[in-house]
Amino acid sequence: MMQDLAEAVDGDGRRRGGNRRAQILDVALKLFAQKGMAQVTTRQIAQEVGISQPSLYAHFRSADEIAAELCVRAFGALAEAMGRVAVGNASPIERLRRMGRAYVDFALDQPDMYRVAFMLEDPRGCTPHGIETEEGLVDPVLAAGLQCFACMHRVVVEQVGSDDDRAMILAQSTWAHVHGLVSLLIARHEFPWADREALIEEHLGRMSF
Amino acid sequence: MMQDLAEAVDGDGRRRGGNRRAQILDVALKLFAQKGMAQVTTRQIAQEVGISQPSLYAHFRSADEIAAELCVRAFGALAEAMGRVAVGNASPIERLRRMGRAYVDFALDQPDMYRVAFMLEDPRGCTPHGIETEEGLVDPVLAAGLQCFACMHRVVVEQVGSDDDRAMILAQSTWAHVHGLVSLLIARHEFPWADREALIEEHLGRMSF
DNA sequence: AGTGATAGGTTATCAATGATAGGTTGACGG
DNA sequence: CCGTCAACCTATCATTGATAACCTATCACT
Repeated sequence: MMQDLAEAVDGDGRRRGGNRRAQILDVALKLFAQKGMAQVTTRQIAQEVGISQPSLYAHFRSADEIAAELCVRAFGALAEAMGRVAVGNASPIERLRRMGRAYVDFALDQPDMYRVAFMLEDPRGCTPHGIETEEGLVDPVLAAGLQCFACMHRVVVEQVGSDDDRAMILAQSTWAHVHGLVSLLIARHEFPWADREALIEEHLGRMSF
Repeated sequence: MMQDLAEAVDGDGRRRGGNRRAQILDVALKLFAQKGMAQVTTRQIAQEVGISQPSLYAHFRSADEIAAELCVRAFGALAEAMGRVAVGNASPIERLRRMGRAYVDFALDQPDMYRVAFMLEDPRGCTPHGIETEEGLVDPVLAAGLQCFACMHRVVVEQVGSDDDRAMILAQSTWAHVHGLVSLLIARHEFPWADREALIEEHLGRMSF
């Protein structure tokens, strides 16, 4: 009695293909999306996975580490979504716009994933992978975030035509611009927003410099 | 034994002037700022106040309600900060800029207050003041947020010269623009940001339309 | 003065949560 | 056959938010 909710286990309770770690992350993300991050407990995750609650700690050192790992994942997914539309030979301004649109769509399609990535209290409270973040060592969460930001920075550099301090400032400002809208739309969905599509389009239209 | 940390109590343990509710909120805000919201427990708040933990529930129905009340307070404080610089006979564009600056300064000076107001998971989980939010009744948290936004909306209306759907969209977009920067600066303080002041000035300089 | 209501406080106690300790099982290389 | 190791289990903690039941000072009112 315990594997009643597991999706597919071998006769002895072992899982078939992928490792448990990934499965736990999948389940956690699903539950976060269903019930909101604060309402999900380790016992719920364990039950949905089909293992006992303490078994989670064989794969993650703490509950926060699960969130941190999801954070890394989310950054990767967002970077990929932005990278998809950044290719091609459209003008820099057009690619910047498409990237902004991809960013907004990603965030609004998967608000909990976005929340995990950008709106967590302190996602570095527990570093994933057991990597001790000493001086000089890279924090995986920060690394993923940097890689994600690099996508946007690249396009901005192409548009302003220089890769200097000002380009960096413009890239960070642009990121903040887009993030501001989606984070408010996600965190304040009860607010009497104007027509969402018109708002997004107007907002993205003000990205150029 | 219990009032050892209380700041000033009468001989019998009763507090002098202001009511406990306000004192609890003060203490909670201070602790939130000190240790981060997630790390503060009701027992810590109670001890710092000088009462027992269950006594908190004589003033608030739940721990979330404390956060929600702080949320209302934060909105009020932000609205006041913006209102202070919105007066005078400067040009609308200048007042908009000043308001943006006041917004940024408020958020960065009191990051935890800003966090409570804008970055909470669901501040309406428990409505303050015991007001049941039925159909037609106003949610105090939302009301405070609306009042806060109204400050910014007013200035935007003055600048675009009309009070219609487009003005509303521009006001919301402008709000999102400013919020984006401060929320990222607050939530991602480990990120390798460009020079903060230069970034803020550049960002605010892109507010006009 | 006596009396009931009320606000604010207390201790004792719960159920639920994240986390740990210690034992069991099954696969695998020698 | 045996040691090792990963993965899992049950039992158990300390802590957390929350409730129950009871005490006590203040105050309006007869």
